[in-house]
Amino acid sequence: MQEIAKTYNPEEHEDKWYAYWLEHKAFEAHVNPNKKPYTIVIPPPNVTGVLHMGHLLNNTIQDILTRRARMQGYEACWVPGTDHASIATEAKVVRMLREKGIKKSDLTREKFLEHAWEWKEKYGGIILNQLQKLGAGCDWSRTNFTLDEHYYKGVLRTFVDLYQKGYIYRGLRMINWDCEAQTALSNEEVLYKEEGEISKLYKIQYAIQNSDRKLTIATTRPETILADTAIAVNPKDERYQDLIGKHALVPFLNRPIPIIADDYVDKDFGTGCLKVTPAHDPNDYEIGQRHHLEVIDMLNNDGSVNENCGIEKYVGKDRFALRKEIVKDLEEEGYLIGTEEITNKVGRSERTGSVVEPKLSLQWFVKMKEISKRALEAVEQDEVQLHPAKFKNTYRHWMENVRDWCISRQLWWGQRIPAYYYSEGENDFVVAATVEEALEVAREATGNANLKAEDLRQDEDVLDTWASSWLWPLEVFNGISGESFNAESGRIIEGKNAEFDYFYPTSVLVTGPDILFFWVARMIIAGYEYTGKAPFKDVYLTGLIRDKLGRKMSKSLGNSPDALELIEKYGADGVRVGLLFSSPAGNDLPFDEKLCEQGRNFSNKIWNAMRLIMGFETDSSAPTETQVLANQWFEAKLQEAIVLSEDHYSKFRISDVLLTFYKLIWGDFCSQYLELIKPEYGKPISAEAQQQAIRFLDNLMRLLHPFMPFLSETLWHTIGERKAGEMLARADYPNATDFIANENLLKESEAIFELISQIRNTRNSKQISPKEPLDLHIKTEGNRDLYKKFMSWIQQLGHIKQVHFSDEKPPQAASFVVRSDEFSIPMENFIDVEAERENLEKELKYTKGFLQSVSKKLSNKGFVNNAAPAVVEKEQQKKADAEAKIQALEAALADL
RNA sequence: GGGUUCUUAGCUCAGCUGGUUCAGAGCACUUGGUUUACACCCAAGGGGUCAUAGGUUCGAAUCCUAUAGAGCCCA
Repeated sequence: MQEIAKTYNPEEHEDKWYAYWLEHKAFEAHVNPNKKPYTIVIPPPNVTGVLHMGHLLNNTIQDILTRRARMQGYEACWVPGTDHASIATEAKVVRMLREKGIKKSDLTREKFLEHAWEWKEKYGGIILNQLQKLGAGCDWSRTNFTLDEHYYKGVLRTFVDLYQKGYIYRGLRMINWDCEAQTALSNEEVLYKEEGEISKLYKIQYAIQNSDRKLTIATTRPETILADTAIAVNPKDERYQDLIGKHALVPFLNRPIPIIADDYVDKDFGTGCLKVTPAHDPNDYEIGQRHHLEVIDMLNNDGSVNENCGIEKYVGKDRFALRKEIVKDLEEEGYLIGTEEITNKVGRSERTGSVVEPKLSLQWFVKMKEISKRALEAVEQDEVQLHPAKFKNTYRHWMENVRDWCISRQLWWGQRIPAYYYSEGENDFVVAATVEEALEVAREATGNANLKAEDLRQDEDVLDTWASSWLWPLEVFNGISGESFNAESGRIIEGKNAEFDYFYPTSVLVTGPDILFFWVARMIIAGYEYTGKAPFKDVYLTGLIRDKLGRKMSKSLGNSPDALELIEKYGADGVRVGLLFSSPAGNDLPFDEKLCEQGRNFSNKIWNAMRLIMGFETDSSAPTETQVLANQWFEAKLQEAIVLSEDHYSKFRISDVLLTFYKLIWGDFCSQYLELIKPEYGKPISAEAQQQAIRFLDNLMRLLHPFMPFLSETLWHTIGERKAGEMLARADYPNATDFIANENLLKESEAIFELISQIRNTRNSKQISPKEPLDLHIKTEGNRDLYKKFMSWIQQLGHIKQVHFSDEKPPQAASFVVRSDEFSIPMENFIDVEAERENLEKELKYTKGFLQSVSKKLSNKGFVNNAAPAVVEKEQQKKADAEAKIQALEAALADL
């Protein structure tokens, strides 16, 4: 037997086994009619991303589920990949180019995309390599990228399809504009700080045309007064009745704007007078629509001011610079009559953080109401189950109030919208997957058979990234781009794509609740639209990882530990275990490195159990009685734990599964079983007993493999001879039925372990060394056989020299009661009779109180009549136990 | 402002269909322990009026209502 290291060193094993798994294709999945599929598609991380804590948790859970399914005999397929993340990636590439002195505006679209792809090829795979460090068992041969050629094709197909079905339209709407990235955003991409932001509310006085009166409006955006086209008051506001219908004069410009009445205005906010700027506020836009107001758009796409503002010196200035300047000017001219600080919610771009500008713009939208009906129903009726179920409410709320989805982005990195303009008119376009097809349709539309490809101009915009990733479970198997897509019905049909037919629908989706709407809901919509089926049956929503102070982990706070450093420090298995220790499904998880430390300690504990077992000297003797009984006992424990863990798994209570095995291994296997079978120091163990221990350890490693793949694989190869290419990652998962249950034995052993604890406690409280052998006297009526059966356990674990059965209590002995029996341990010079009495009396008092409450319950007719018979029986048993214990305690007191 | 979830030991959380061997786990803490697999360890121990106030029930941490506080989603 070669020397085995005293502590487990993850770095010695992890890379080695990962390479082994890859070499022997542990994770590759193929269409296999003999097996049931089990599919998970990874939530594709942003291609610019690096591994963070959220990924660790999320992917650990996916790995656990697929590894277990694989061992259980499913054809387990975990599809990895990345998302092209249009805004984030484009911003990153623009920044990189700027550092090189290249301006995006100096590049053609093609040239820019060349740079972008170059960047992607170089850095885009980082996060996938990092996942391997974590142990993620993805089928890497299936790696997808949302801008892959087939994927691109699939996305365009759905665009054309949805356009033809009438779900996609182009229109002028108030959208969210990111001035920094210079693109439209969907509502979901606009974030508001929880606590709001502090803004200044400016009070500005307007003159009234043909009148000496003045009125005061309040605004947080004074620069937009130049684009005002009305002042609105509440029709019920008595203060302003006489002004309705008159005109106010815009400061500096003296442009007359109507004073109108509209219910939207809140009488109590500010002064009750609302300036209306239809071009720059969604609510104002609606008011403008109602009152047919003029729309003055005074902002350029980059957030600077254009000549529509009407004042030469302001043109070209940034909106925030102008705010400062105009406030000064308003003050000087006497228009500004006061300011106050208020807290309001300011929308910011999810990607760039810049203040989002409401802007009227011609964009592409998906009509959501109709297309999402089936997806709402699916979750309502649990065809798709959300875990934890509380998210059902959130989902319903969003779906019932769903708004049209703005899918166009003014960027280059992404799928370019397949709309082709043949003339200058707003509606002079056709939609088709290719230029050729577009030309055909355009000729028909215009009646001009001479139209050429050069006459067509493709839309400049690309699609929102989510408008590609919502097809993820479909397109990773080429469901849309391949043969299986039927353009006429706009459906994926069966029988054309074996892979798709086999792996879709997927089994589980594991992701964070923050993208429930961005992604999950939309995938369900697309799934039903294209297959009539949900893309997955279960959605496991993990909690958000927070720091110890409960704050979200974020780059700007710098409170997120480096994921790879953690793995280096505690081992991948340690980190996986640490993360799962405190992450019940859907609950936020306050992360503490201590948890990883605990995970690492667990690795080491198991490692040392293995060292002990493998280090035994053996002989050919038969197992001892202790060992035989210990084997039966642990066999039953194992069976019990598997049953429990299966129940937890079925409810996605993954951290409870882990805890079940943690206790089984550390508590039952190491602290009890191994201590029982351990031979006396320096003596050999029966080879048969060692084999049994190895068999148990083997099964424990199988159970643990999904959680701790590296450690378990390492151990599994250490404890047995394996064939070339054989691996735990593809070994069978244990069934509860593989082991003999023995409830009675478990019950008996509980009493024995309780007794052993009491013996140790007595020793401890009397300051007797654990090495000092003691005698034990037992006074029992009906349990003599029980104690005889477990005699060797009691002697070994309690370090008892001799056990005597007698009704006489020896003099000078400490005594205690376990259940209904009295135990005494003679110990000269150690006995403080008063302390003994006090202890026994305390317990007697408690037990009597307990008996009283049970008796009271049993004498209550309401209880006896109403409660289930089993419950009543249980209470009666409790009563009998308590009575027996009281008797024993009283006897012990009398003996003092 | 609307919706929704939560409040259990010093900390982080379990407690699934109401039934005192369910008030529990891990960490932290206290005491004792290293020639004997592991100090990344072993043994033992202390610690909670289950947010508050009502109600339903024979019985409530668990169900209902209100109050206070926190989180999340959406405006």
